[in-house]
Amino acid sequence: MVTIKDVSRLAKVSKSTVSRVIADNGYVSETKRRAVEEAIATLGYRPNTMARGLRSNRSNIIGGVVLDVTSPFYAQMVGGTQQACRDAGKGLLLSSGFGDTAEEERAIIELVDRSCDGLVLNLENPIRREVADIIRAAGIPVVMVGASDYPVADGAVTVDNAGGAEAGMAYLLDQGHRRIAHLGGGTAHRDSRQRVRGIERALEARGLTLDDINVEHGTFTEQYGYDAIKRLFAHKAPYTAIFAGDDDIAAGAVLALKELGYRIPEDVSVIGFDDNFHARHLTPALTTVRQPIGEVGRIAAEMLLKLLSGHPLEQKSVIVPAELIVRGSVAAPSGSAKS
Amino acid sequence: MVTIKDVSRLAKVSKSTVSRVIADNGYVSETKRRAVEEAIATLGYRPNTMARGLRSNRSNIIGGVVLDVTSPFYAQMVGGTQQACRDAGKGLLLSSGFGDTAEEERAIIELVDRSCDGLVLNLENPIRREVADIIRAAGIPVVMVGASDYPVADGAVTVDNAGGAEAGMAYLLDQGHRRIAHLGGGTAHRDSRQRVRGIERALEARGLTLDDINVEHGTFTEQYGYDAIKRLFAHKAPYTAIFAGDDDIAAGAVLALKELGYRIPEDVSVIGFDDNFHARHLTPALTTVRQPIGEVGRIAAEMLLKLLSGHPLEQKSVIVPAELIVRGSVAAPSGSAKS
DNA sequence: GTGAAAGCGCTAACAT
DNA sequence: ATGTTAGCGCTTTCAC
Repeated sequence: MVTIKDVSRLAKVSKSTVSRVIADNGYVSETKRRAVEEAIATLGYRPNTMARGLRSNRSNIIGGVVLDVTSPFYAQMVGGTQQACRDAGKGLLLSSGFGDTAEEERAIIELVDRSCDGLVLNLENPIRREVADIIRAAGIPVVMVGASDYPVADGAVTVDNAGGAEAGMAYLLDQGHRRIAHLGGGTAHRDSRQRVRGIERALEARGLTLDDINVEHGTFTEQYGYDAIKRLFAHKAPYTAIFAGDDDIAAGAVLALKELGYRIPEDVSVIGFDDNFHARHLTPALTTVRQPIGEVGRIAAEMLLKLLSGHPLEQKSVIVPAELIVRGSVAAPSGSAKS
Repeated sequence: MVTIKDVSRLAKVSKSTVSRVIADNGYVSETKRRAVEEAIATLGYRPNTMARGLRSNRSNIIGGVVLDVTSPFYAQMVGGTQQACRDAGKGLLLSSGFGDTAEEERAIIELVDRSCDGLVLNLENPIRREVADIIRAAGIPVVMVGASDYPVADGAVTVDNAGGAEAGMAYLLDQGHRRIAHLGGGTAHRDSRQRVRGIERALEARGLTLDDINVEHGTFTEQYGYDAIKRLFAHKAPYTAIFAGDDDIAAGAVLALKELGYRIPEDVSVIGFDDNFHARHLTPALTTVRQPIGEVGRIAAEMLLKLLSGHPLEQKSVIVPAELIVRGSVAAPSGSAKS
């Protein structure tokens, strides 16, 4: 291994001088700088990150915890985070929390222990005191993704779930739908609750209330969407439109609806949430509310990077809008839906 | 920060002893061990990875380069790798190569510089000498994914593309199809070439040759599948079955076929490759050849981990079988396909 | 502007 | 079985 010492010897300068040209700080004469640079090049010297980190207490590595890398949706987020890190010359150390408290804590602690400079956290569960203390003790900044009420967060980025859901619901309502069911992902998720709130807002803007539609909750899974439709539409078609809590639920709903012999969107309209990878590939292509999750990942990383560079955040909390993506799964109710 | 010194002081032992109980090597009396453990607990001591790494030249971090984290397919692979790393108590430092030589090299060098203990590489381009030398100089093991002919590789895991394609083609042939087009992803990809070889084998097993079908190449994109079908099926239906080079091409083909008024699988059968995330969601659900890519990522990491623990690999190269997944997009040719 | 020197927290060889 | 000691490669005062 070629060290700073070898370089200094070859360049006939002291280690300090070499260090100065590497870090590009302090005064170095043009002559010596050139000599050092030359020595570095001929020796193929590359600084040892460990030694550097030990000394400077900086690893140039960002730690990221995500719900599950394996899911296309979160992969998108990781992609955004990774890009921002790469652009800033930082590495991204990745861990999955799998929506499980113990796993999430394990992941966080692992990242802290590997001396990450900061954390981007996409968690499902609240952080327990002890873990928060560990993060705090490490003195590293944390940016939360998707939830802002954590004690250790220095920044947060969330998607405007309510606004997106409101837009989706408004679209349904404006197409003339009144018999609508919302198949939510479960009230345990703040996202779910916010979406319901958005739905409520759209309703209220038209003089209606949540009681005028059917809101039920299951899980964010295709299976739930499928089962719910089979149950709801068993004997008749009580609804002209389904607002699914996410695209997975929508996919299940679409499948069940088709099996039951309903045409989409002629008989029943379906709208999803997320604009997940498969939304475009459903038949008909799914009208849905897009969560710009890659953006979210990128923004979170950029906030962290900013914090890391010593600048305070102008906005501690940024909310990214969710956009309605109109494709082919929604139409005006026929008025002659099967019943 | 609480260091090993604080622990040693509290436990009234030397630093070495503390180090020994942490690493769990060397002889430590039960009494002192207990004292040390207690001190560690009360102090909330956690070893500094940097210092440890500097000294031991081990970071306990695996570096991974993948084509693109953002893609659901590779996300799956990352998931497998991550899981294996987690189970072994290693971190996973991730970078994307985007199929670009410069990016791939940047990624590799970054990982080497961050003193990863080993590398799992899923590359699109050959490694240049200089980069290979950097890896070699670092003296860390490398496991390749998807290609085995790299100079630095200590292990490789690949999918049996030929076998999978052979199974897919055999299935088509056995259903009675003879007018078949293969829409490949481009001969620049070894995977593509291997798949064509598998197709050839299936053909030959039935007394046919590649000349008896139409093999053409584009890119692994939905657009290519779409365009190819629009071109091929413009005036008549020259084929009863399409073997797409991957599921993206298949998705495009399905879309174009539908637009042209062909029913799938009644008029035209379509088979894909990968079993990507959207395959199940197409209508009809896509019959395809599954690449167990999560498995591949896991196996690659396990090979690396084994190497890292000092054990030689029993098999330097492992080939993972690809399995035909029969869903709804293939049927026997009607004999009355539109023409 | 440059160099000498101290030390980051830890491990491992050596001595006891 | 335990402690002492010498660094790992780097950054950063502090002199000059």
